[in-house]
Amino acid sequence: MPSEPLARIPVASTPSQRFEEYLQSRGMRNTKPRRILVEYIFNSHDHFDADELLDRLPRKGTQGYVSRSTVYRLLAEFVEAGLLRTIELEGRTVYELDYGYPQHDHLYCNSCEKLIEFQSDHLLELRNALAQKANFQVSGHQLIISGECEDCQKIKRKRIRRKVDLI
Amino acid sequence: MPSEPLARIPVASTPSQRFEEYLQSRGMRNTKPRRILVEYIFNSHDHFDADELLDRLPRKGTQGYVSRSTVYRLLAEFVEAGLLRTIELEGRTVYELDYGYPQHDHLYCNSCEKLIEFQSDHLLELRNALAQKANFQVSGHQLIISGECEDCQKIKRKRIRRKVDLI
DNA sequence: TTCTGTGCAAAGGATTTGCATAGAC
DNA sequence: GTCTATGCAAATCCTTTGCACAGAA
Repeated sequence: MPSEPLARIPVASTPSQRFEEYLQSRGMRNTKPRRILVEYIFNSHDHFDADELLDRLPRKGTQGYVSRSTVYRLLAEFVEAGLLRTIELEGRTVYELDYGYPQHDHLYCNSCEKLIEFQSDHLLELRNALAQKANFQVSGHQLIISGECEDCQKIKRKRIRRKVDLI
Repeated sequence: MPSEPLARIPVASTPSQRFEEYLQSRGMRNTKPRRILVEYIFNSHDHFDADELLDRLPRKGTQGYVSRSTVYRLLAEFVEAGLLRTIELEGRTVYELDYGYPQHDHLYCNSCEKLIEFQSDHLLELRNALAQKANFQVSGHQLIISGECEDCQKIKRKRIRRKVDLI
């Protein structure tokens, strides 16, 4: 006997839709600022802080403006919700996509302040082994390797070469 | 022919003495606040921030008082000098001994906010290998593994046991 | 005596909060 | 209509700075 076709269960596919469901399930309201920020965040996979975000969003008086305090409030909310994760970097808080984005760590260039992502299973294994030794129950970790990126090294070498040329 | 006994070259043995030499070599002055902070720092191998330090130091009006701005200035100076290193932790800057103290990383307990040190050569090797892959020139790194320390896990388990007893 | 280092008060930058109102449900 | 979320302004937290004076060298 042929089975019935499966009922068409609506599946949230876009981040916005998933977020909408998240809000509903918690009795939170689907407001304009929330839509604007979710939209922004999922369309730019970069690292950013509250100030950069405000800079790129519409200005006060313009359509789509979100106030500074709301930006802070929503960023914290998104972190809580698991949409974003934070990186503490020299005093400022930098945000990056978390939801549906693989766990990773960063190389931080002291010259150009660029963050470069990398992923390492070895690191995870080592982390877990290290924690195990101290009977520590891991919930997460953050590794930032700092130094100088390839590009900045090249630029520096070029400068040195020029200096030599002048002699 | 027996050699002459080696000339008695004075060797700075205590951190304070070494620091005094450091100051001299740079034409910096050996002031009371500097002595007080060096003394404090090398006698307590903990992690601390500017505020905690101020809390533990003599109060205004008392002998040995160091002003808030001087504390900040000297902490930055010590980091520059390689006596201390910093850890960025949830907004605040935490300091710890660096000079003559082996490189290490931290487990951070989210419950009691304790920092637990550990050292891993494997981690250093892995770090260097990872950076190498991206042609990144490493100058340092910071790894914080967060979660729950052994003590806090025990306390929690105890609480749960108590709850069960009540049923 | 000279010039660095300090204390004080004030400024700064990032983030948070109290409150009245707008707006989602 | 009800009650959460927002915008605004003010507050707060941590840190830095300008300046006059103290005190090392």
